[in-house]
Amino acid sequence: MVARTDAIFRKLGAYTTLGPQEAAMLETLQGARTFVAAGKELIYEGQQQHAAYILHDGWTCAYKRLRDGARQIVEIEIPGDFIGLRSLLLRNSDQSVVALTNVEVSKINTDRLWEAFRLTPRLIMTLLWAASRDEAMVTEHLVCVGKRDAMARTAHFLLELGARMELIGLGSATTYRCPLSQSIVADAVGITAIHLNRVLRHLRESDLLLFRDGVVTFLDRDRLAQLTDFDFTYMDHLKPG
Amino acid sequence: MVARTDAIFRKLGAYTTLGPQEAAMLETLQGARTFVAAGKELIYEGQQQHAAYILHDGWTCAYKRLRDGARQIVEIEIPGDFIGLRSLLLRNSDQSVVALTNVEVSKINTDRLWEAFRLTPRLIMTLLWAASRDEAMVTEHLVCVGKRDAMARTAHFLLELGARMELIGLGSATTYRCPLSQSIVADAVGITAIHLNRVLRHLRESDLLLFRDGVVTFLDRDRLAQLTDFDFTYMDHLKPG
DNA sequence: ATGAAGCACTAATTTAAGTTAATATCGAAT
DNA sequence: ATTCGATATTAACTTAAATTAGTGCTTCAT
Repeated sequence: MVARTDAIFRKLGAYTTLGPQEAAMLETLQGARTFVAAGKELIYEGQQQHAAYILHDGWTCAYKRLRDGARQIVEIEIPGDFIGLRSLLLRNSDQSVVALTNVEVSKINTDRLWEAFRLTPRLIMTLLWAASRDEAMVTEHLVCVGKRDAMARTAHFLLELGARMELIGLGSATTYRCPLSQSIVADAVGITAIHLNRVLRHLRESDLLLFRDGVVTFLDRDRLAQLTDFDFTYMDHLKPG
Repeated sequence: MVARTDAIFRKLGAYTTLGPQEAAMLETLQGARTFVAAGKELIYEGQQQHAAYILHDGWTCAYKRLRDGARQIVEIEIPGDFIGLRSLLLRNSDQSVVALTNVEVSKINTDRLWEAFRLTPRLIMTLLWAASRDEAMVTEHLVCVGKRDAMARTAHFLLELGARMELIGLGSATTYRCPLSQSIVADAVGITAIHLNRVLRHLRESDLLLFRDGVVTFLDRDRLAQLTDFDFTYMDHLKPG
């Protein structure tokens, strides 16, 4: 039995309270916890078998690669997040997932998922809600990349990550540990690593935020939010209906 | 009883065959068909009630607006598509949907949805699959906007729309009717309308495609696909698992 | 200890896209 | 008829970001 302080419970519990039956089902849905080294692929684009995981510790990212080698990072997963939930429904996975740090995951047992569909529909609804919420973040990400300049995108990206880290108890309003390299962040916000570096310098020199030694520190979160149109209640809007 | 040539059946039927029971349930899930005039909002961001529709005729788009008035179009819906399926699960809708032409829609009856959950789980799985497929397109859209230049984005966008139109029997390999204004396309691919106009001219002068008088014509689809990394089998990858 | 590799950082230059400004066309409304 | 608004179009100019070309700093393996 896993403690209810586990990130997945923190994440789901922020919106709905799972009954003991549902919590138990969530446990049985998972295989044994395994460790995966940084750099290893958990899911690759075009993969035939359906694999989905719950991320317990460490960070991963989902990305797509273009023929010319360029890579767009679609989302970053932090503890408590699901990995590859969507690929359960599609024939092939449409994106790759790689471990950005050493991670601890548990595989979702697909067979029992259909059983859960019958026995604990409320749990399934909660999972669907979590998937919807993640998709809403991808949409927000698209808006960012499509309509904001490099600085706003970067700040928005780091603010959102901070809000998510805070939600699972791994960050405060002013700081959180962020193991991403500048080139990962650049591929996520859709600019070059070199330009990201300039942007970070600009943010630093404007006393807005610091990103150094794997730590993000917000110096003026209000001004940042203003600057980037970030809505701190936006996570709340995504509560279950 | 609606003919099986309806776009929604064409869309779902391209991947799975609905049994008579499931088809009947799909019918009862829908309210009466209604007409909505071009320019009317079907769903607005922050809306409290959950509304979802099936689009039978005409085009709509889902978009988000920034404080500065800029608008990012997240996806275009054509006949046979669902509208606002995700907002059924979240407390507030996270995006707006507007009719781009006069449209015909039917509202999805939420109450019966839970009934359908029990009685025709396979239909629900099909709907979830359709939702996943749409989300995969949003992801593809994000990659496009994040990592491709204006010409590749534009061509990719028009190729994808063409493939979707062909799928529901409203287009051929070389041409389809497209009622979008240049400024709508620009907001979708994340460039200014003026720059889109330049890009379209360039595509025209390169004998790649024409977009005139509400009609898109591909002059050299192979070269376009090559140029934009478009994968014609990509829709197939999204079949149900 | 010593390269090699990866990451962070900077400056100079080029290019793609945005901005401003203006004209043309068409249909709808008065 | 003609004024208005939306859409499409083009050119001139500006700006943001990419590209190219480096430097310095760790860490890690030999």
